[in-house]
Amino acid sequence: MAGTRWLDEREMAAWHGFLEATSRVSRHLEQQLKEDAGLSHAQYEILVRLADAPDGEVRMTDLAHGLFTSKSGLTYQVGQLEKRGLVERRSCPTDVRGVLAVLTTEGRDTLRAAAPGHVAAVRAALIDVLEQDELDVVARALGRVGARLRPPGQGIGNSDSGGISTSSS
Amino acid sequence: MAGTRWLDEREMAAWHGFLEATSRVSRHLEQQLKEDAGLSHAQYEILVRLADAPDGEVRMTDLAHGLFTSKSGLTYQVGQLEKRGLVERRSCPTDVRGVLAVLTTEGRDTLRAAAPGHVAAVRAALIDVLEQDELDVVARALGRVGARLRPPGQGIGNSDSGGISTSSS
DNA sequence: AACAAGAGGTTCGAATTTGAACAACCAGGT
DNA sequence: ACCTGGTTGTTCAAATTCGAACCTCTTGTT
Repeated sequence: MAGTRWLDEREMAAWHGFLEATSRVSRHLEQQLKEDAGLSHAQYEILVRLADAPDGEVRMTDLAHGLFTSKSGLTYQVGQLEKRGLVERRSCPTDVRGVLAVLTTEGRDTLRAAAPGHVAAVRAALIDVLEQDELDVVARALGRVGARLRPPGQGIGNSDSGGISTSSS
Repeated sequence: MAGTRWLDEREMAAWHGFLEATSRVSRHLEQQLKEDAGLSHAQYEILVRLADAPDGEVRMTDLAHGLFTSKSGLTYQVGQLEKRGLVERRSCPTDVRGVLAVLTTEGRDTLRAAAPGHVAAVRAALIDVLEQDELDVVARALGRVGARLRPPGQGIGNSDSGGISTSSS
């Protein structure tokens, strides 16, 4: 396999830009959120999903699907949120194994208090830095990138058959 | 402060796309690299910087600047690389406090072996998923995003005075 | 009804990350 | 020569992450 297609300058710029933006934005938001609201980004995302759901309750598994952590990671974070009284665990009525994460009143208040600052930070770090057309390109292009790496067989169709494989052409 | 500018649908799509792409790509490459070469992404990046430098040696501090980990994180990772014999520590001639990380022959070989697979994975996950124009937009836009969050006073000028601040209003 | 296959969550240990504290050292002015 | 302030790299404890092992329970099949 002599022929590796290395990255040319433009490709390298895109890759490096992606990497740097990724880690800087992530770190920045993590800090902002922890300082202003005492939440990790993961915890904030959990609260958002719960707040968006009817009755503020979501099954653990469903929570894990939209989320970017492993099963055990979710267990841990929900545990932390439970300690602080922002979330309660309740057993699922339709499946004895199931566990529902339920948003408490205090959890909802905490989220309400944290949201404005977080949105402002997201704007300042990413959204408001992009031009209108860049915004759309980023949404479309990165959306495609994320979707292609989505694990198969969950949610609404991947729609893209061209999977990613480690076959060396 | 009643007026929070929430994210509209397009902005939300961009933000979510960015988040998902970020975490999926990161996780995917991490696994690919660990499976194929037994390296973490952080370790791979360290080897790359060393290989690019004259004599394959870089000062710890300089290494940390281009890199996306904390000082202590770097100490740890270089320690791991040293254990495997891919890197050596040498004291800096011009500054007694300083430590040089030096690429060993074995380290260079390991990198050479790992690079093609990694580049292929980067292509498959990101680069080849983007159209030409998308590639350029991503490079320019995300480059700007990353640069704005770059800590001040290192490297070649940020050129952008409009810093990011947590001032309300 | 009994069974195999698998889903749902938690628990465990190992690896990694982070910021703060630390010790040693350079640089500039006095 | 002597402080003062800032740098350099490491060490430390605490928090977090991951995958694998593990039980309990559901589901589809026979």
